[in-house]
Amino acid sequence: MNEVLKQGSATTASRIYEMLRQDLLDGRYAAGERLTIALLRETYQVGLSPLREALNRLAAYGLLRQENQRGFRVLELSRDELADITEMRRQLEGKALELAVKHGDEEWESQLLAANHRLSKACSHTPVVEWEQLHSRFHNALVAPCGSVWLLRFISQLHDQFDRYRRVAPRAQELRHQLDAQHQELVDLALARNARRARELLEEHITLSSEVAQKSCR
Amino acid sequence: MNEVLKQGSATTASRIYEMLRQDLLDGRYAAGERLTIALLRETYQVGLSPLREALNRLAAYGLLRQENQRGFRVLELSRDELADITEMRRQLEGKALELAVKHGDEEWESQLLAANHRLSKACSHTPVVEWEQLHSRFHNALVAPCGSVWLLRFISQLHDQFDRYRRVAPRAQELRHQLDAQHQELVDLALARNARRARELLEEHITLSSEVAQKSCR
DNA sequence: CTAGGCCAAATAATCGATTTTTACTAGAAA
DNA sequence: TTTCTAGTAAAAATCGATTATTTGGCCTAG
Repeated sequence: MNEVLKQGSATTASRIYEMLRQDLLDGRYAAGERLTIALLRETYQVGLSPLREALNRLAAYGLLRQENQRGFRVLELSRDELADITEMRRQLEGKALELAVKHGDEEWESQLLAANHRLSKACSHTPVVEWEQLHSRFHNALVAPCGSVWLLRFISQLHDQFDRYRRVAPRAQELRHQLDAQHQELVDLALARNARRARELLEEHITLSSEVAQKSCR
Repeated sequence: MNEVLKQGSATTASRIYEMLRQDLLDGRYAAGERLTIALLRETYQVGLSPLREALNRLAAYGLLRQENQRGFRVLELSRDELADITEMRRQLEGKALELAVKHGDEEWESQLLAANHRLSKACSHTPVVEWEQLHSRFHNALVAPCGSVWLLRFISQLHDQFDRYRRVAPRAQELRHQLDAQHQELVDLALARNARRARELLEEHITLSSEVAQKSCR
């Protein structure tokens, strides 16, 4: 959906889409909560049509559930689904990283180093939203040159899903250090073109995140 | 999106969504064509709002491209993308079939036999649209008990994408027999719980379809 | 006292009109 | 002839009002 924003000036519908998406990932709406059109209109100060279009997009994307004649609901969180999302992430991102290590050029190496640098510089007093953005960018940079548009698309989608779970979990300092260390190690393995080990580590990385999230899920 | 139709009476937006989706898969609109709102309104005899909502869903789903302030376009067809979709299908459906063979119960076996029976009974004077539906149902039945909601979701999405390519290709009688034979063999291998061979054959099956489609692509 | 049905309020969905933006064309200047 | 620009037509996006559906409370019948 990012492409839509880049080309051409953003429409109201696109702006609301992005705002709602962010707020959904941030857990600003409770799982299972019903999103009332009238309330959303007030909250975001927008008209009916663009709001409904944004909601329709989000439902098709999988961040909302749409029931005919009954409006829109935030999706529930369940351990089963977290397990599903985690396993899918492991396989798709693992595969993508292998391909990226194979195909990535110097430009990729620089981007990756840059993304990791920015992420690790963000310290504890950086706003959460900003850190999350840097974190997403890093993981995106990691797999970007995998060569498959659809693979990247699915990975982003799963990332958004996963974030809903991750962000309900408490953020322990120690864990963050551990994850940061893994990020660094991932960069090292990627630059060393060690596809096998890089993939293994990424899968561990995902599993670790998932286990933490699972504890505070239901 | 099928769930939406089942629960609750269908809204106009949902009906248009399904109609448009079918027509897009059938290749009723040219690749790259611009879909004018006014024209679509006449064609489907619907109001503006539900139509726009359906278009927004289709764009989020990946069957349309949305450019801000410039409306909606049918996606282009390209060999590169077909290759991408094919490879993704091979991996995801292959994996799903392995899991389905492992987890599928007797109910699955019956469903699979039934789906294959209906498909093979559909002879050359069966309407194309109907055959396509049976074909989709068969492939869906094959992987249904894989245990992963997200895997199934991605597979369906890729299937829709793939169909756009497949349906522009001429339908040779000989090829159809060959594919039908593979369907039968897939059922046999599935019932024999031979996950390895079943997966291999499914991957061949996808590749074969893809090669035919590729010839009539650009 | 409960089950079922009816009515009113709330909410979602749709419509038609209006505003905004883009695409096209013709005419003027280089 | 080409290129730039103004004006116009076409199309997309948005708005406010209207219609249709659901929800929940209340009343009645059993």
